[in-house]
Amino acid sequence: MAADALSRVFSALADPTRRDMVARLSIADATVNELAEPYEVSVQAVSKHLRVLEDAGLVTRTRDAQRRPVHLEAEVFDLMTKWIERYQRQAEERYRRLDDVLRDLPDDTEGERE
Amino acid sequence: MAADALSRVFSALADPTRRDMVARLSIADATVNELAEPYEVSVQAVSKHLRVLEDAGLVTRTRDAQRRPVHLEAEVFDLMTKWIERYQRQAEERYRRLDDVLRDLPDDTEGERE
DNA sequence: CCTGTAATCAACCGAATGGTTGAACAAGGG
DNA sequence: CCCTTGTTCAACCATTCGGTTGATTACAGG
Repeated sequence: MAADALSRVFSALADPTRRDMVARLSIADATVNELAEPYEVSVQAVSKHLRVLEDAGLVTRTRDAQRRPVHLEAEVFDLMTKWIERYQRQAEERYRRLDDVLRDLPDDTEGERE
Repeated sequence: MAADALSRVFSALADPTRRDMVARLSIADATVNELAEPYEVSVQAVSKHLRVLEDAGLVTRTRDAQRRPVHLEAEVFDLMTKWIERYQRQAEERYRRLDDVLRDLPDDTEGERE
């Protein structure tokens, strides 16, 4: 698990169950048992999922008696959106430039490639 | 690989090599060999990575003689950003509401926990 | 103090992942 | 027509992943 931060976040969200947990945690904090309740898997499995989310920095766990309420840390999303938007923008810009190039092409180069 | 589309995209981008390929493809299309050149892994490994990106809908491959130029399909990013932004927004809003609640609390209920 | 409850740890299992090497296939170019 | 180039397929291997069950730890409360 020595992966970089970005890999950990993407990887953590690559699982539907974990995404669903994130979705629910965006509404309210919850304990492990509360989180586990709707799923068919064991509470241990949910605990493991939470560990993955925690390692990715997406959630934090505090202590309240026996309970360990899980809290969503939404700032980590920024890491992803920054990365995505960068290449999204770059690809769009490139596409725009390609349009310009095609528009400025002399007529005899019709269907050269694609 | 019967995972849902969102899982496939997140999973595909959870690998640093694949993210780097996406980054490079945002500049220009490239062939498999061109893509493989900077990495220490075999060209077969890169081909496998491309398959993952293709299954996620992040790239398409056309044919140009023996070459198979790879092209980035940036629209798929939207799928992710939509998902992220939704819960990012929800978490922020929840945080804002929490602030309101705390501000309006009577003084004697200090650390009750929700 | 002892019991019940919440959660994690530990060991294990099967499937998926990322890598390898070697063979096969596809398409041009001499 | 054959050979070279570009790419993929196939089989294999080690590691990781998501899940299980059973044991263990950490508190709270009667």
